[in-house]
Amino acid sequence: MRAIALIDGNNFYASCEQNIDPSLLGRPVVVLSNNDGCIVARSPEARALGISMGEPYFKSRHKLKRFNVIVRSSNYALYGDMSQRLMRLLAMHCKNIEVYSIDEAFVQIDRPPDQDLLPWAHHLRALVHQSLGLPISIGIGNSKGQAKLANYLAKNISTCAGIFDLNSNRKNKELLKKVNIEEVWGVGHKMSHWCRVRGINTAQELHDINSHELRSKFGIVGVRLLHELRGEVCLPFKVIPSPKEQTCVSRSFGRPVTSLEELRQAVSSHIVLASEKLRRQNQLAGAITVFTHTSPFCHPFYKQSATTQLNTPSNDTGVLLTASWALTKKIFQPYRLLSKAGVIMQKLQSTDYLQVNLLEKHNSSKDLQRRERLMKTIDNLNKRYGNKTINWAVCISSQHWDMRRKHLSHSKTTHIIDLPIVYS
DNA sequence: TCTGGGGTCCTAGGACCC
DNA sequence: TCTGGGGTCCTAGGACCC
Repeated sequence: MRAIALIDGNNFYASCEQNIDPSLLGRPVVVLSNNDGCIVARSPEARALGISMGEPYFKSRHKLKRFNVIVRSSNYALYGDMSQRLMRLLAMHCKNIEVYSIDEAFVQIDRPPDQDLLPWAHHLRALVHQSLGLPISIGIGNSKGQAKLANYLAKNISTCAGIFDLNSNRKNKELLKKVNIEEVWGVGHKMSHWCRVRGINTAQELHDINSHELRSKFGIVGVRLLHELRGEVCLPFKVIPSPKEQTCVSRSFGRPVTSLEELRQAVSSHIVLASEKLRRQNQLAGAITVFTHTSPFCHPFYKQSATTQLNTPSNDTGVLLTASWALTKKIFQPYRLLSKAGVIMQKLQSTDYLQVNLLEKHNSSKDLQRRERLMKTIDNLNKRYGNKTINWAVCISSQHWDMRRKHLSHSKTTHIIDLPIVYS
């Protein structure tokens, strides 16, 4: 029989930071979100100090200092690279793999004749630790929902060494009675509130609920969740990721933005990144949206967005920059303390097929090909000689609005100048 | 002073068709 | 006084995920 396992890196970002700087091992470490906004990862030592997930940094700064906690800004170049290494290693030891997020993968694995997958799991866990220095947890079940639940148990039962198989455990019912409803995958704020009001407080109580009741309240989503929890596969296993339907680049500003010129620079910088992303994904955008808003924590709140359809779908930075300028003018209002701006590429389609507009006056296909070669050349130069080697004039400025990253670690695994030096 | 970023899926409701 | 039935497609917004 085939089982599904969920494998994830424990406190992934914090573990990556400890990995490139071993002096952090055994010490409390937290990693902040972009713009040094919130705490998004904690080492076990930081967790033990009562530092909670999602806490705004400015609120906990004093506490962190008092406890001598190491603080790091998020370093996605590092985490992305470590993630790739992890996924490659997992793929070598599993039948099929579905990369679910930067630090998680579902894998399919055949059960051996004696049904016991624990030896496989122990071996894999040791191998990852030895090869990458990353601690992982492995949860095994019959469906993704069960694998998620098993992974939670793997992390929270101290005696199981980061591995839990729902199929080889006779005390499941007792254990599931101790799992709070909020911990079940797919149960969010709204559903957990409804459950609590109805006296459904644990994973086991949800497991035993009448499915009609859940269906009438939460529709097909609720029913699927329940069946998955019971081990019936409803969510497909995706070995090949589906192409993206939209791609977004947005950032909070390091300080409020009030001028059209600064908003334009920020939006343009996001367009440049988003266009690069599209080209990496071999996709063209059929429409783009530009948005901005003031801080949701201050009144009055202002938010505005504008969308335009492209006559011919494109991933050409020049074309998208031009389109975004008109939109930026539309959403700008003076005297607003803007806190964030972003762009969303929509109606994405593969570069394999280009549907041109019947009514539009076209560039010749020769022109389009020339632009394509230009974009490719820019991408290659930036890849080879570093980001922004070739930049767009509209993005070049002092960038006072750029995000805060005061505690950034080095890109020791992706930048040649940051490589660690070993003295012998 | 200061509160992240990037997604997917589902549903309801409106516009439109014959 | 009085106006059907059956369908598709699109969009906005909600809920949830990491």
